[in-house]
Amino acid sequence: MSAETTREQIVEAADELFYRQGYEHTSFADIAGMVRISRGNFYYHFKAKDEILDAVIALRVTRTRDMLDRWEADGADPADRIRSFIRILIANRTKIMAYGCPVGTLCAELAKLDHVARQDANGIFALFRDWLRRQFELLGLADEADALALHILARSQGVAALANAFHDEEFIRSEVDSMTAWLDARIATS
Amino acid sequence: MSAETTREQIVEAADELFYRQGYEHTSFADIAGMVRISRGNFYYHFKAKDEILDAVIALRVTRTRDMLDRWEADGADPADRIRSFIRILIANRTKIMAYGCPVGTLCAELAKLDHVARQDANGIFALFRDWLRRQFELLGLADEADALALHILARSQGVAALANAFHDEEFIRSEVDSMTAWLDARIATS
DNA sequence: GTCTATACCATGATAGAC
DNA sequence: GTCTATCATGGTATAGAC
Repeated sequence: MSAETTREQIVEAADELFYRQGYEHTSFADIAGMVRISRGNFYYHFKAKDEILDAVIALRVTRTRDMLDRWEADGADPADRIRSFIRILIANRTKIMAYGCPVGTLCAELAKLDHVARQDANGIFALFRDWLRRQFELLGLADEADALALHILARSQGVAALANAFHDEEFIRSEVDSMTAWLDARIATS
Repeated sequence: MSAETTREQIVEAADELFYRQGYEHTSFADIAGMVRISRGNFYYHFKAKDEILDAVIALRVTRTRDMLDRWEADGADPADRIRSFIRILIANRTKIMAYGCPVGTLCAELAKLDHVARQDANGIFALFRDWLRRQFELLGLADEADALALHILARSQGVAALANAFHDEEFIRSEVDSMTAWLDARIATS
């Protein structure tokens, strides 16, 4: 990773810190300390904190797209792909219990700040929604595909929120099983 | 409401502003402006911002307890009481779409701030959880009562999070119907 | 491209007058 | 009980040396 530019290092550090501490609570000093540059040097790379946020969101959009593309390529059928989505709660359980869902918590914070980047952050939710909708359409559930996509997205958001509050790994596993069973039942009736 | 003490007015204003803008993003100046007192006068009533947060959480705990007691008294049977809980998404839909769930967003913020009051805020979630668990127990579902309570709490959290992001009232209604149907199915099999 | 130095301003917080 | 200073801190931002 030594080939990374300073700008890339800043965005990486900000991405991590915004997730762990929140956007507003993360200071330039925090990021500078992580990247080992001086505070003043910051403004060579970014004119304002907002610009770092824009870059972080752009990074997350790219990574989300890549992940969805990978699931699309790896999953033999749409149901398997949706299971990949559900399993992300298990794969990321440690971070979710500590900091919540990176998408959900950022969108919630930016909504309260009434920040201009709010819509861009919501766009990450939209990526998941559209991708899930497409999988449900491929399963022959075109009429309710969008509602089903929103439903499963909402459930995973709720699980992340409560897992964060109660720090309960068993609850995550139980809800993941429940969501998987729900999916199987949905497919069986289609 | 002119009989309210200044302290009560401060807590009321802080409660509203913490919900709309978040705890950290709300300054003493914001609260002072709403109560029409000066910033300095604040410290006669509270030694620090943390104390206002404590008072706001205590207020929310009291109000939550009162609401749960009312649902308990009004609901003829446990299923009706649980439906009261589900319907809160409808009753508060406008504020939820604008600011999310007051409990969920506060807990998420305090988790990121690693704030000492975090556990107190989580306690509001626990109030709902315990109350719902008791209703499911009364329905004869003692074995899974806690899991069912967490399940429905998580779903309502997820609905609030997505309703906030997508500003979608129709989605709230659709999910409330789905949760109600889920409850009816649960009762039928018990 | 990275650094130091510096200034600005909002904030949480305090002291003391009325 | 409320006010007006006032302070210290820290996030934000700029200029200019190297």
